[in-house]
Amino acid sequence: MTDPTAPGPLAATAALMADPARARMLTAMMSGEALTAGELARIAGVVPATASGHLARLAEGGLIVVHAQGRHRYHRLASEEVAAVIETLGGLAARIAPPRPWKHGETARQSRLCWNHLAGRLGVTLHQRLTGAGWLTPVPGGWAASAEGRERLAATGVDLDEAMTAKRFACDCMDWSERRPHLAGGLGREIATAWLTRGWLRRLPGNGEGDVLARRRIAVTPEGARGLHEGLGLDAA
Amino acid sequence: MTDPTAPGPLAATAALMADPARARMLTAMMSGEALTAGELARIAGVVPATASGHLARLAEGGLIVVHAQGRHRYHRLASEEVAAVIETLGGLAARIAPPRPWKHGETARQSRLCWNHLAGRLGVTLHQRLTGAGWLTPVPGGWAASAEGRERLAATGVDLDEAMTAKRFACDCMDWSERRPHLAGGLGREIATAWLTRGWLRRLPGNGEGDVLARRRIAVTPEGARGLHEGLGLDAA
DNA sequence: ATGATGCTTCGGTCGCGGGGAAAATGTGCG
DNA sequence: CGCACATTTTCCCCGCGACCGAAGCATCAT
Repeated sequence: MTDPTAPGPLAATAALMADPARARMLTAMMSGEALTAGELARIAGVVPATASGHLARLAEGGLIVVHAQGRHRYHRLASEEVAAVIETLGGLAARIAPPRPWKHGETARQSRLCWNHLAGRLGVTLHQRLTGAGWLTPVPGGWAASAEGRERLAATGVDLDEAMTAKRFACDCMDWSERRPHLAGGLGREIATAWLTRGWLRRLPGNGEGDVLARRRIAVTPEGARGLHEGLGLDAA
Repeated sequence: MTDPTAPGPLAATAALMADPARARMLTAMMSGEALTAGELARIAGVVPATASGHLARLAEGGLIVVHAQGRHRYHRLASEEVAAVIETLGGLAARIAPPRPWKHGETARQSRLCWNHLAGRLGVTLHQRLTGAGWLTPVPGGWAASAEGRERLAATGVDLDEAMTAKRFACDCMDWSERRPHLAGGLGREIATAWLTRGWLRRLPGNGEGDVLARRRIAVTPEGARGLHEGLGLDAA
């Protein structure tokens, strides 16, 4: 017989996110960056020894993957699904426990990264523009790019071939701050990386420790605003 | 100063799902039913006193709502968001910890309820049919029903006016077993309730305690198969 | 009234797991 | 080779919380 007191997969996975230190580590990794154990220890506010234990459990549980390089060990989220769970859970938590009166407009809805793609105000505006203009057309389970869409996106530096290699070319990811979908999948990833390397977007410093969006904030640079307007007819507010 | 060891909303919410007994209760409530404290105690495998404490914490945390009626207290999930988190988290957990070789085809992908709408094989097939036939057309943030779509759906007994009263008329909800979207929102709710009351669908008994889909399984009745075929051109395998 | 049922509150036990200190391992560098 | 740094491992402490039994309230039945 199976142990009736066994945690069950759902509870076991939830338990991995239920510790404050681990939760801080995971939210930090939502920036898409690969972070070393030492950095994560500081972020989580614990001594390296403690952090090491937490990271071992997260890796054991399959939520993160570790890449050893020299004497550093880089940690990042394991998959799109993990990011989706953290994003959804974070959104629910934020709605349940309004953290300090909540300067909703200026803090949470701000443009941000969701693991490897764009979210927040910019993410949903982009989604709306691409689909509204017919550059992305609905297909079962996601979106495909039209001829003009491919041309427009390629002109902004997006590597569409690379985007094709993902399991999903383009699909929706629910945005909890805007409550509308933004773009995920291979295309979402390539857009974010292309515009970041091109200097159209830049990462913003997180403000303080308990920041829900730590390391995830981004902003549109002046060149980015120009490029988005000219290339996609998109006005980033 | 704020306490640097404070759990943070994400960890606090995750902790509510991290207990085996509470997780069993929440998954049971994913059937959309309102369950009494006693039923939930038996489902969770704990004594009523313990269950009462758990339910108080879940209500306090905003994950469930309680409705007192006579000497019973009915508990159900608080919102669509809560259901989405549990569904997503359950999907991730199932993928991480393949529970017993996993008879994927026959168990998990089976048609089921996702809080108040259809999921699983039937859910995604329906989604595909409604959108593919043009009966639902994409609009920002979800779907709208075309004239023919409204007619077809009304013919199957769906109350479209009632569906309109929801915050969202129709939107996607990621299906973790099929890995494609199924239909949520007011329309998803009305479809499920209409077809259940009409006898096109019926609830199946859950098999055993540790059942991930406890109380969520549904099946298409013979009349349902006929009605879906004639009304929507849908063949429920 | 008396009892039965459903649920909650209280009191107490106990184990799990998060915390840090110190030591061990492993890697790069002069 | 020997030192410095990043990380892990081991060990122990300690508090939170899950659990149950018993008692306390409600509500419904006879």
